[in-house]
Amino acid sequence: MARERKFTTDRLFQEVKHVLLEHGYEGFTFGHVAERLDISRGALYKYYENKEELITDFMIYEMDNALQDIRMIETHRGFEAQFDCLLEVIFEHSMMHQILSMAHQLKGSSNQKVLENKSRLHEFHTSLYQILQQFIDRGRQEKVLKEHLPDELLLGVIIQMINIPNHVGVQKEAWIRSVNEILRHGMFEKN
Amino acid sequence: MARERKFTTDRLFQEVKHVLLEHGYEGFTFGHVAERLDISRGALYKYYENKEELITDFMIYEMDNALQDIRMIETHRGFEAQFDCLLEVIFEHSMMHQILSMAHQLKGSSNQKVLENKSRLHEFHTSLYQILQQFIDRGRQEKVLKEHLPDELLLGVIIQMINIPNHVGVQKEAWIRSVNEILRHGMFEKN
DNA sequence: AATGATAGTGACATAAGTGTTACCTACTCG
DNA sequence: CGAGTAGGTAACACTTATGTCACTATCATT
Repeated sequence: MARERKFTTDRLFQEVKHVLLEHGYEGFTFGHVAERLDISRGALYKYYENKEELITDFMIYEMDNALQDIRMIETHRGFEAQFDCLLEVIFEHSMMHQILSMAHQLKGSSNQKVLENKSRLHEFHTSLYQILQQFIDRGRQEKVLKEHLPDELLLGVIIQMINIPNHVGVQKEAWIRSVNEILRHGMFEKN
Repeated sequence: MARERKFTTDRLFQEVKHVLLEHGYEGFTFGHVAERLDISRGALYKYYENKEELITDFMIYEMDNALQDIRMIETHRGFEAQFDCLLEVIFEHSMMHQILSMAHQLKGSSNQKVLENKSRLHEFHTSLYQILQQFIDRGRQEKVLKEHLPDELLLGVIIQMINIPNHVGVQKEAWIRSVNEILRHGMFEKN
């Protein structure tokens, strides 16, 4: 060891997330992050060679957390209980979706670390897809999900629903309950 | 008149949209747009003083088009017909949502034109909200929408559904039909 | 053909982000 | 205590975008 760091990795990633959400991928700069951490820009280069490396490292961190939580749905018995659980989890990780959408904007890098990171991100994505696919399969086996709706639409809808802006102060519980209700049985009164 | 322009306004806005979607607000540069139009960067400054002015002008153009189409729902009788129409329209203008979300990133400008544009955008937003609110009200009057679901959730869900990525080649008609089905009666089989 | 008006260009000064590095600082351990 | 090590800073050279401007190009009108 030696001198103590002025920031933890958690704190760093928290600020990376903030800057990414506020300025987008192309508006993300080391300057922004350094300022929020109250350190000099140069200090960041001790740990990350460039933008891509920092951002992909961050994405892996987020993806790892999210995936661990999502796997929790497998501890529930029955599709409906899993459904409720999944909605909760996606709600907690609602930013993940937007952030991972920036993965497309990553520049082609020659940096070895970045290439590895990209590859790992790809694996995570595959794992996520598998888990969700199993989830959908189960819903079909249990005859809960409507047969004629295509898989990718079902998944897309669930994930997308989470990003509905909740500007007005609706309580989280009430919000999730309503979204859950709409996903299950729609917004129309049964006639 | 004098010399003929090398690009139409429609063409310009088409490229502005493309660059905004590809690079995001902060990644948007006059250089990108000029390159796509095959003119020099300087030429653009003949018409727009800066980024803000060009982007807000573009947003007004998009918002105006979208609003005209959305007003068409009022030509339909009955809530359910309006519902179908609205879904079609939002689908056609699916990019509008992402693009307008960039309005938050606009820098505070001292430019008079930009201030006017922002103000007009605000009016458009208000109009849009009013139209959709009337639409929801109607759904409630006709006892079609479930009473207990909050207004902003209903609107949010409808708008958000449109952004579901359709990577796989599902036909537009089938796609809209499925989304329509889910919004109305959910993805669960009636037990 | 000359004029005027608008379209477009290329170069310049400026501003902001990048990546590197010499140097300073704080802490630990023998 | 002092030597080693890791954290942090600030300045430098470089790159890319910005906004401006003098200049050239094209066309309609007279």
